[in-house]
Amino acid sequence: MPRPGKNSYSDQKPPYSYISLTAMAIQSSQEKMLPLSDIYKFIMDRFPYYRENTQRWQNSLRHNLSFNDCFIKIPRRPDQPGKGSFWALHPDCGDMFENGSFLRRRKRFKLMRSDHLASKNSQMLHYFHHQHHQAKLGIGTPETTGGVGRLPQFQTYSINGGQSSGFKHPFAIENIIGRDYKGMMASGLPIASVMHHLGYPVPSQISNMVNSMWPHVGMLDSMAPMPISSDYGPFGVPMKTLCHTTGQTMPAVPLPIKPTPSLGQVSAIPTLTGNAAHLCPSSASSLLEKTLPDMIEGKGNSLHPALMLS
DNA sequence: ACATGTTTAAATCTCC
DNA sequence: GGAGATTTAAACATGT
Repeated sequence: MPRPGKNSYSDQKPPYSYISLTAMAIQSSQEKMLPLSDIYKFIMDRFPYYRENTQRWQNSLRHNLSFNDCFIKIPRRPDQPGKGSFWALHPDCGDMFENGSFLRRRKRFKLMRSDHLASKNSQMLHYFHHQHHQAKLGIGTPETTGGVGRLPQFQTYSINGGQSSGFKHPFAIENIIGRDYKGMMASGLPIASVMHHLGYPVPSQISNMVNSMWPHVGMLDSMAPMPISSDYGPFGVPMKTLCHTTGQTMPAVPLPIKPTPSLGQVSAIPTLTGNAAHLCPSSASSLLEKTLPDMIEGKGNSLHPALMLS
């Protein structure tokens, strides 16, 4: 494990699965769908690690696109010339990363055998026609539809019947960066500053590490192209569409990783409501102090440091 | 030829 | 340790 400040982490493998990376790429696009080449580009632009061995990871990525039901292929319209199809996220896969952890999904999004063809195709066609219809009518502003080209059902995930465990991964981006700190993020404050503001210990080592590691992803203030708001993650990815959320504001407290409550169970921390500013900084600090050093040393959960602060 | 897409298989990783 | 998720490799098909 290279030391912060010594070797750069920028060429380290990001702690995201190909599914996560692909979902990020798709979600970062305005149309919520991208051709393969643009997915490659998104990943290579943001993660230098993937600028090498392209043959290898791109093959893996293509495998993921085909293999996983959470990705749907959308044919190009005649007015959209180019190679290959567009790839989008299946409308019902919204809570794949139900804990907000992009390391590993709790469950694979899998269509029922009988549903497979019908669902995948009908969703694709629905999407296709929805897009086409909106394009023709010139409707579908972000204000009225929740995003240009957003899937019609995208904001009401149904895989749990609309229920969510409410529990979010302790290192979920939303947990770490409280939703109410939208203004702070929008104002261009570095993550470390936000963490500090929240009362978290932000050793200069850590903040330096993040900034030197992946300056292109760690420093939101340098990320011009993408909208920064509480609804967007560090890559300009609308978090709501990647991580199931009930709309309940979850605390930005790094909690010890606990087993995910099974579907239908109540939140693991049901009494914690309100925004992050109401939290006791000391308790948050003690947790963080306990977990950060271990993780930096690579003990316990082998989280990439960038994830902790991103 | 090359990019894209599908499928199979095996290795590896992570969680319980 | 087992189950399931993820990664990797590879073969093959198709389209431009």
